[in-house]
Amino acid sequence: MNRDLRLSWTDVRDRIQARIFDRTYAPGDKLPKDDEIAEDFGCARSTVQRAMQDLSQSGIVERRRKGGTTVRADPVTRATVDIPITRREVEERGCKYDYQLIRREMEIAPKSVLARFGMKVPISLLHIEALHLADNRPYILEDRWVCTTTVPEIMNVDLAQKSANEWLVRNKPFSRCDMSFYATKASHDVAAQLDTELGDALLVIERTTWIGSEPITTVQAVTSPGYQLFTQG
Amino acid sequence: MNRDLRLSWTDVRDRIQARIFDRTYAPGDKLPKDDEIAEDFGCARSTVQRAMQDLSQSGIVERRRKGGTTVRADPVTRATVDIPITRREVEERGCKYDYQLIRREMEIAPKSVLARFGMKVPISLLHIEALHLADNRPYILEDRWVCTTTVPEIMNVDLAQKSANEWLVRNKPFSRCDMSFYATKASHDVAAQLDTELGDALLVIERTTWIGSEPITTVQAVTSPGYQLFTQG
DNA sequence: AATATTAATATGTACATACATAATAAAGTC
DNA sequence: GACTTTATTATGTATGTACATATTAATATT
Repeated sequence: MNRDLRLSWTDVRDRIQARIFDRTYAPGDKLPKDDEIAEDFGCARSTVQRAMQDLSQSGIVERRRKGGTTVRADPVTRATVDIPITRREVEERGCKYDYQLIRREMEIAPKSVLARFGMKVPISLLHIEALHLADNRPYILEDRWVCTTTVPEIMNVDLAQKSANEWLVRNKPFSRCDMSFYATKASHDVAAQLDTELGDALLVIERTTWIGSEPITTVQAVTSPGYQLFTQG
Repeated sequence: MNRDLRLSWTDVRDRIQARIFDRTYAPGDKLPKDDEIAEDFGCARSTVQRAMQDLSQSGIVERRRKGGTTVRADPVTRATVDIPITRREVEERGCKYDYQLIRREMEIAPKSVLARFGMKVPISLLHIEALHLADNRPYILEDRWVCTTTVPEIMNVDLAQKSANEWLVRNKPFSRCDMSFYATKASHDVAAQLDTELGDALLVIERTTWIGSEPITTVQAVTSPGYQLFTQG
C-alpha cells in the first residue's frame, strides 16, 4: 500500500467530525463501530481508536464498551484554562512583578474554608494574605490557607521573599485541583488592598488542591478590576 | 510473560508522576527516554508513550521530538470547564427551566463585537437578547450576536420558542471556541432584567465560536448574583 | 414476571515492528 | 566565525495481533 496515501488519525478524526458537523451523524446518533469505520476508510482499527479517543476527550462523542459510540446528544462547550504562577503571568504581560506579604499566621480555619477541603473538624491552618503587583499596581490579592500537617516545610519558608503560590507549585505537586470562578463586590478591606473603589466588581479564582486525599492548600485569588481570564486553544 | 503482572499505561503514568512529585525528576529536569523507561519498567515503549501522552496533556511534562521529555519548569494549573446548554444546566440543578426572548433584530455590530471575531469591517449581524430562568427567577442574561452569512438558517428559527443557545449548539457545531471570564457591575438595564440590585457584581462568561474561519456567534452570558462556575474533575 | 446466570460484543489495552517527523548536533563551506 | 547542509535521534504514528473489560442481550431459574 502506498504509504503516502495512509490516513493519519487526525485525518480520520476530521472526517468523522465533518460527518457529525454536517449531521450525517446527528446528536444522539450511534456511529458505526470502529472496525467498520476502519474498513470504510481503509485504515487500521487502532487509527480509528486514536481518532475516537480525541473526539471523546473533546466531548463530541461518548464511547462505551459494547455500547458503541454515540454523538453526544447534549453537546457541551469544553475549554481548558491554564493558571500559571502569578509571577510568570505578570512577566508575560511585559510588566514588572512584585510581591508583598500582608499577613501570615496560624489560625483556626472558618467553616467556609474547611468546607472547601471537605472537612468538618475545625483545625489550625496557616493563613496567608499576600498581594501580587504588576508594574507597581495591585494585580491579584490572594487569601490562602495551607494545611501544615500535609506541608510542614512551609513553616520554614520565608514567605516575605517568595510567594506561597510559587513555592507550593514548585515544591508541592498536587494530584487533584478543584477550581471555581465567581464575581464579588470589593469590600472595604479588599478595595484598600487592591487600590480600587469600594463596591467594584472583581473576578475571584478559587482553587483547592490535594495530594492523594491529603489537603494541601486553598486560595481565593481576588483579581484587580478589569481582569479577564481566557481559555487555552 | 505473566499477563497479570503487566503494567497498564495508567500504572506507568502514576509511577512517573510519583517520581516527579517526590522530585526525583524536578521541574526543568530531563526524563530518561521512553525506551529506557520501558526497559526499566519492563513494558513496551508504546505503553510509556501512552502514559506520556497523558502527562503531556495534563501540562506536567513537555515533549519534543529529538529533544526528549522534560518536567515543566513553570508548572501550570490546568483545568477543564464544561459549559452545557443552559436548559440542561438549570434542569440538572433540579429547577424548572424557562426562557424569554427580549430582543431580536439585525444591527450593525459595534467595534467591540467585531473585535471578538477579529474583524475590522462593520457588518450587520443578528442581535439577540434573551433571559434564561430557573424556577421563575432570572438565571442568565445572554447578549448574543449571530453571523447571518455563516448561519442564514437562524433567520427562520422561532427564537421566542427555542433559545439561540440551544438551537446553535445542536445545529451549528463549531471548530473553535474562545472563552473568557470576567466580573462586571450590574448596570441599570442588566439589574432590571436580572431582578437584582444596581451595582451588583456579576460573573460574565463570554464565548465566541467559528466553523473553520467563518464566525458563528459571540455571546456574553451575564449570570445572576452568586453564580459560581466550577471546573470538571 | 422478576431475578440471576451466561453468552456475545464493541471498545480498551499491551505489545512488537516499521517507518515518519521534527529537532538537534555534527560536519562541511564560505 | 557565520552560515548551510547533512546526519542523528527521540518522539510520534500506523499497523496487526492477542487479550481484557465492561455492558448489553439472551437464557435460564425462581
